[in-house]
Amino acid sequence: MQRAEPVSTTGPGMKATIRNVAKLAGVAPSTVSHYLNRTAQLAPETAQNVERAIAALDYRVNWGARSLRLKRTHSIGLIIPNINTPYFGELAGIIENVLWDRSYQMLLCISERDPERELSHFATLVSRQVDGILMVYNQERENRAAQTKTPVPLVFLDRAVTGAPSVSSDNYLGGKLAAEHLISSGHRQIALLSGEPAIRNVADRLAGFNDVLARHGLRVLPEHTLEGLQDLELGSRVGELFLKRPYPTAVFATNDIVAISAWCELVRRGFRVPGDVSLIGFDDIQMSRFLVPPLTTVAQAAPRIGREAVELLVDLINRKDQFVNAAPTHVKVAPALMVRGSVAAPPEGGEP
Amino acid sequence: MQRAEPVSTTGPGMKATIRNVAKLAGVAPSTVSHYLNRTAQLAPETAQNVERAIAALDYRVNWGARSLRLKRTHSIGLIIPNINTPYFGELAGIIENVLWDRSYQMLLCISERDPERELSHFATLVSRQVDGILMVYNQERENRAAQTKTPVPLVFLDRAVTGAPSVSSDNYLGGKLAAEHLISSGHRQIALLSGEPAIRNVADRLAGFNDVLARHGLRVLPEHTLEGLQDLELGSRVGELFLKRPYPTAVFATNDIVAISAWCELVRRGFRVPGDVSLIGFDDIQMSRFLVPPLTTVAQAAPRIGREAVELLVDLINRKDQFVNAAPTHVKVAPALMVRGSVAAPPEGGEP
DNA sequence: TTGAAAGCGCTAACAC
DNA sequence: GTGTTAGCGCTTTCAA
Repeated sequence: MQRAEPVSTTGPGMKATIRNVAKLAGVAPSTVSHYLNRTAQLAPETAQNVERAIAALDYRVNWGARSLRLKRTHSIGLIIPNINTPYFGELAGIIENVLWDRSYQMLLCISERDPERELSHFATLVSRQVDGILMVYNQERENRAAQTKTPVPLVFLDRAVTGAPSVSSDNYLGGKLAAEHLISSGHRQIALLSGEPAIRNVADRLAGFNDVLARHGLRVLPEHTLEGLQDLELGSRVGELFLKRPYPTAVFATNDIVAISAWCELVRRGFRVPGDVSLIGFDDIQMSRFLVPPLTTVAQAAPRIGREAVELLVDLINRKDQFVNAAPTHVKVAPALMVRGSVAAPPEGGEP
Repeated sequence: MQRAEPVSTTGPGMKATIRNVAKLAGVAPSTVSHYLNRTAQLAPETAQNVERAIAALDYRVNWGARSLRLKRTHSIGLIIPNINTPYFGELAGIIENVLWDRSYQMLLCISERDPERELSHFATLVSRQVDGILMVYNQERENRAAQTKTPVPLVFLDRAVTGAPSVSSDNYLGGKLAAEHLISSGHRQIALLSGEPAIRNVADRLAGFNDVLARHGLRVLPEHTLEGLQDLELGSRVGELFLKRPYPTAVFATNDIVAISAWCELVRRGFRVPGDVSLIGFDDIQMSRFLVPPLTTVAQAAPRIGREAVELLVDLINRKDQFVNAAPTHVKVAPALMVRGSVAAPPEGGEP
């Protein structure tokens, strides 16, 4: 039992609940509810009274209570590895915008690539009754993906996951675009700054890249390949590609961050880009446009990915029949080559 | 009245509510609640039964319902102008992390610098019963700040706002640091890439900067001043500072984004940084470290700002006495000069 | 140690 | 058009 609150039950000190608004307006709570939700037409005078009461109490609906009743919170959860990786940050921004248009609220969760944390966030979101979840899945090897029971509509972002709907770039195509551009620019000795090939996205980019090379009778030499986490550190190891001749004349980095840090390191070592070495990245993060010259890269269409993902999720949410039964949709968004300044013909008289 | 759901009332198909868990375990709902919240010690056997029932139904508490009872959602709202401005993105990431430690959930709202949208987000957050709000206030002239009634604990971030608690950088000090560094490096002809002076943060940085200059008998010439929105476009206008001699030998940009875009433009025009022109920024965004040479800048301690803000907010939330009465706390975090590669002595024999 | 019951603020039958 | 009422899923007195 609740103890009685020592609050005046009729003054402006009364709590702003629908019940009190009703009392103050001299109507029933349901009438107020109807007014708020435009679910019935009130007599003008009644409406007036309700309006006044609402204003007097500075009343706002309690979304928590409404959600409990309606079983819809009109909120969705977004789980991403982190927010400072520009690509994810941009994605998050876009998604917030699309959700705003549809008047959904976004719970942002950052996993820091920690599977435990990711799982915990997921559970919390479910517990909070979000209407759906958007998620950049962290598990490199997908083991867990299949097991994921989804008590809530779920769309995977950025990486395709078997058995669940997803929206991602066509990474294979992206890899092809990079290779074609390098080859048509005249490069034959091409090096690779690769992420971990166990990661599906990386693998796809590599596959597309290598397939095109192979078709031209080319391949990347083992000593021209560096693998690692796709971060700044990997790029800064670019020097290892230039230990012995023949030097590569172009480098494909599987993301822009790596490309940019490689670029810095190359400049530090006296190489000019693209004069001595050409460089092509992947993602098209904002920063890429501000290098001098700007970075040639394969653009993932973040805006389209974000928008499609939200739309897919909202469809799932509104679907009357159980989403569980539907065959999962996989949306693949085509990336685009952004020809800018970091790729040129290989140097004339051999290498620097 | 609810219509009866055609769901078995006892099989594993029953809905995962505390009531059903109780039924399945042969106990009362309150007992399950006690078990969940460790608010009473259950007999071992009872506990077993409850556990089993929970597992059988895959039960998870409904946070919405709990919040309604408890009148605390354990969630907070963060409103920022956008997420792609690196400084705000970093702040958001830090805040999410601190909130994670305290097991709060974060609703992220982006205002896109639109006051209407900001207000709307604010109202929604209140309606959703967040326990508190963290907000980078958008109004340049603070008019609205005083009016803001806060039905919920509120801490302003990044910009101080009179009459409400806030956490921000000591921008005046930051301006001083920049000026001192430039002067001690030998510069006398200094130019300014200024944000709009109506913005308090900008004004403070400028004040600190100009005060130090004045103390040294220096000032920034009108033709060496460019004002505008603090974005890429402003930086790209840097050429306008070099229309007639004497050229400035150093440029202070009131944020890093502007500094970096100015840098690009300078390089494009054949100036070397810092050989011909020195450049100093403000913020210390991630990208600054990856230029060649890296950008000298005044670092805002984003991690400290984020952490302090969350702590202040949580204190406010937990305060038993009404937060409204407390004199608002203003936390000022001291920025730090990051001496890196973009400031050098002015060129010897005059200007380029 | 456990249970009965009230009620958080809201919506939606249904009756008038 | 408007009111009555039950109930969303949970916690919490209070009594047993």
